[in-house]
Amino acid sequence: MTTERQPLRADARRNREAILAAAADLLGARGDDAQMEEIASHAGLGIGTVYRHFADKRSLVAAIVGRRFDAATELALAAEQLTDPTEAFERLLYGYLESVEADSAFRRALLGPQEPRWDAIAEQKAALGAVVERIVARAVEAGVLRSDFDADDFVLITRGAMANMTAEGHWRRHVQLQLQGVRPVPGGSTPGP
Amino acid sequence: MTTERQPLRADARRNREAILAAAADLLGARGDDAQMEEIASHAGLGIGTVYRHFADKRSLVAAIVGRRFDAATELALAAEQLTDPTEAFERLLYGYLESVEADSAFRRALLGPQEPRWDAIAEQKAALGAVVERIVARAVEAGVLRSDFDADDFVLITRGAMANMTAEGHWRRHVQLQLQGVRPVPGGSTPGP
DNA sequence: ACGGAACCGGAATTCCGCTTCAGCATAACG
DNA sequence: CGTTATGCTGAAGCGGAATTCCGGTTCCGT
Repeated sequence: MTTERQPLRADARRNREAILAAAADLLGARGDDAQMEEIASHAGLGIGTVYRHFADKRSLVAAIVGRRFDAATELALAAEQLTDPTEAFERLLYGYLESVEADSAFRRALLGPQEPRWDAIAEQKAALGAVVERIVARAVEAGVLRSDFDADDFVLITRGAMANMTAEGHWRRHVQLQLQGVRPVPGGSTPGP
Repeated sequence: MTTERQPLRADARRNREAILAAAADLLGARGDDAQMEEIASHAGLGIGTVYRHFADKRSLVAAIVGRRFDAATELALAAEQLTDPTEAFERLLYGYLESVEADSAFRRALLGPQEPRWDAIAEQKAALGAVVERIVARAVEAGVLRSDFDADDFVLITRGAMANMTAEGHWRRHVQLQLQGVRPVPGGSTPGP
């Protein structure tokens, strides 16, 4: 029940896109300080139109997050096609983080003070989660990730990286270090406590 | 120029403490949603009194951050006394993160949307930075941290951990993985690109 | 136990951003 | 073209939180 269904009028669809773009832009740059009216005019529309498409500000933010999730899912699906499990995993990890780096509205929404309206984008989130799980599992089985690594760890790494997206490419260092700790332990199968 | 100087009246000092405590409490629990009036009454005082002590909300938040920096500096200084460089580093890292875990107002301020009023607490920050640098340097020299590790990496790790302070002790996993990647490379001195 | 400087209280003021809604415009379809 | 369901507008309404202000109160030194 993600709403929609029943084709929007052509102009309406176009406007919806414009709003999303403007919102991602402004919310990304100034966070919640960006106000609805600004977003509207930045999209060349009236406030009323924004509210015709999104019930309130939070829903607008949720839509942006959903967007990125969809894109990420597509990326993940593509990565899954790669034959080498290591490449699949790294393509997913870096591809995701690179796209996230360019979308500060998304980052703000995830790291920010108030949680997004998860209920509005539960599906998208779940879809992404499923693919990530598969890719991670394959990498573990192939022995390129320590045996106790799971999808939650993927989230752990990406959240950490997102928190370190301050200066240009700062996060890569973070991920590098993290990946080191994620390799299978040379000795046996059960890593230390 | 951190202001103050010239002893406050006994009751004023007491009230200042109460405000800080209440603020750390409420801002930690509900973030910026906590309002000044709430903080005041939670401290058993009037709003006017809060404003007598802190110019505005941001200054109040800055004071809380400064607090934690001071405490961390003290902790770091104590850790520095340890003879074993490894122990010193780990005491600092875990001690800091544990205290931060208990202070969500601090976390929110650092990770949150709007930067704190750094100018108001530049000194405290610098003081902490200096000690951290020394401890890190000693650990590197002792060969327990990879040669290119520096204080910025310490920040990298702690930021990442803070971003992962969602469920109880979640962050420990993050730090564990991170520490793995921070060990000196077995082979030589210059880690890969 | 007095005087006044330092403090405190909290209603009133101000400011500001989200949201609504009645009236006008336009795409879609015959 | 005419009709009509869809969309669009933006000024006005609201609510709510930060900050101000000043009469009343409390410490402290003498």
